Amino acid sequence: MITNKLNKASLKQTVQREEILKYILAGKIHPTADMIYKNIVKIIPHISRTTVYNNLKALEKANIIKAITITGEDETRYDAVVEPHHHFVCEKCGKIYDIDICCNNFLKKNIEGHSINSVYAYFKGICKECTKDV
Amino acid sequence: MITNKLNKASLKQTVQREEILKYILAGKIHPTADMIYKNIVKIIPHISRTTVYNNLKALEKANIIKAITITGEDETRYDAVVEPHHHFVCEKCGKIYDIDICCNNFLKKNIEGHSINSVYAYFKGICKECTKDV
DNA sequence: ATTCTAAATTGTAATGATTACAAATAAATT
DNA sequence: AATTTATTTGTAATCATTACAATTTAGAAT
Repeated sequence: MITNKLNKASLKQTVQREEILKYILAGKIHPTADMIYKNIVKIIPHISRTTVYNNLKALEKANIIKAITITGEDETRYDAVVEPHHHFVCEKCGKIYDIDICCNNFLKKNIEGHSINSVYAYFKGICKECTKDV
Repeated sequence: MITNKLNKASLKQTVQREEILKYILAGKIHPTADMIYKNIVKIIPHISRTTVYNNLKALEKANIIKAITITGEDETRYDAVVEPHHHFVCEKCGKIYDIDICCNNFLKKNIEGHSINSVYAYFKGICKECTKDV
């Protein structure tokens, strides 16, 4: 499956690349480059931060992952779901959830005369889990 | 009007602060900190970059302006319109337009169990003006 | 109008994420 | 197995933003 994605993009298969992609795909946690690095260094101790950044760039370019930037946060996060969808950012725990809403406005190809290529949207608030805590 | 906003937020009125706010309010260009600095240094030659940053922070905290971050860009942009609305980012000229759409999803107080505090949304594409160019 | 105090301004130095670069290594093609 | 080309790696640079401490100023109090 990972092999497939990489082949299709004619990206070479390397342990580093596989682990990076596997990690992003696995947890739905929308990790930062640092989270990815810290996690993979446990498996591949000699991996370089630069490799992580290089691969994130390459995977993004190949449309295998997507970058997400959140106002107020200073690290880019990465999403393995490239199909259009939205996010919910918890202001308490920092977790990012995928949100599946289909908004009419986001199917438009045009808005106020401008030609739309892509849509970015997210909510901020307190998540389900954190609401529980008293 | 600017005086009003500053008073209401009990922020002191300084030439620097006035110019910064005036600049953001004026053009609807959603400037970066650097754009603000470069413009105001023409009027107040001894202004410091730090002052620009300090004021952006203060004005944002007072809810007089809003920060916008766009995936793929590395500088924060600032908006004088704090009422909820969306944006259109032109991938050719870089301009950011205000978009007035009211989406049902964005009036919700809750989504998939999470409690919503705020909404961020923008489109990317080619703007009206740039579409003209052959 | 002068004094006072907290807030604002300033310059410099630090921070921290990301990128540039060049040498070494490894994947995939022949 | 040899070759080619992408990938990995470490180090150093970049660039936006922030920390900090000294100086100055706005606006309140006198």
